[in-house]
Amino acid sequence: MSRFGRSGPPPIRDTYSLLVLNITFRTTADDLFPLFDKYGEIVDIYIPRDRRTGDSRGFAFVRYKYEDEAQKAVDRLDGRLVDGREIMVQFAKYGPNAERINKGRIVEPVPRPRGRSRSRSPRRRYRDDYRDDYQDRDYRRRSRSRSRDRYARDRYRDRDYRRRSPSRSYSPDDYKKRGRDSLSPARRSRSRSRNRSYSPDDYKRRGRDRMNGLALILCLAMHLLDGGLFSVEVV
DNA sequence: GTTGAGCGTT
Repeated sequence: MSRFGRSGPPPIRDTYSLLVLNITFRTTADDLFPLFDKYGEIVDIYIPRDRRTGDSRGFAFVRYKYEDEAQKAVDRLDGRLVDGREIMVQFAKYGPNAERINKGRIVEPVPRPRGRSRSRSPRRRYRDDYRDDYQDRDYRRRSRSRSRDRYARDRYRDRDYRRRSPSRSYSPDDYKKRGRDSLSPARRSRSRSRNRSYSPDDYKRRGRDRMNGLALILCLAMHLLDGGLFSVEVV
C-alpha cells in the first residue's frame, strides 16, 4: 500500500521505524510524506487500517533509512500539528511481526515462547476487531470516498506530490486549507436520503382512514348479524 | 457525518 510501487512491504532490515500517533483518520501516507521527507530518506510509510472498513486506525509507521534522520524527525515532528491534531512521533517498539525493536530497528526476531509452552496467550495487543460488535450492517455502507489505490504508484519517488490534483495534493496552501477543513465536517458524498417527512395532516388522514375502515367492517358485521344471515341465539 | 488508546502489510 504505502510502498513505492513494489508489491509487499519493502525490506525492513536496517531501516528505522517511527510510530506516528494521533493522526487524523483521514490522513494518508501522502499527507505524511512531505512532512517526514524533509528530515531524511524515507523507505516506506504505512498506515494500518481496519481490514473490514479500510478506515485508518489513526496512526502510521514511517520508516527511515538512517537512524539519525529518523531521530531528527522525532525531534522535529513530535508534537507537531497535522491536520488539526498534535501528532506524536516516536521510535517503534514492535515490528510488523511483533519483533522487538530498538530505535525503530529490529533487534530481536520474534519473541519465541521458550520450551513447549504453547499456552501463551495470543498477542492481542490491539483491539479485537473481528467480533460481534460488528452487526454486519454498519461497515457495509461506509462509503469509501477516498480512493484506496492512490498508494499504488511511485508517487513519492517522483516528488510530484506538489503538483497533483488540488483535491488531494500537498502544497503549503493546501495543507493550511486542509487543516481548516478538518475542523469542519468534511463534505463528501452527499447522497442524502430523501426527507421522508410525514406532515401532520398526512398522519391524521391516515388515522382517519384506518378508523373508517374499521367502522365499515363493524357495520357490515352488525348488518349481517341483524339480517339473520347468521342466526345467533342469545340465551 | 462519528471515534482517539495505541505498535504494521499484499
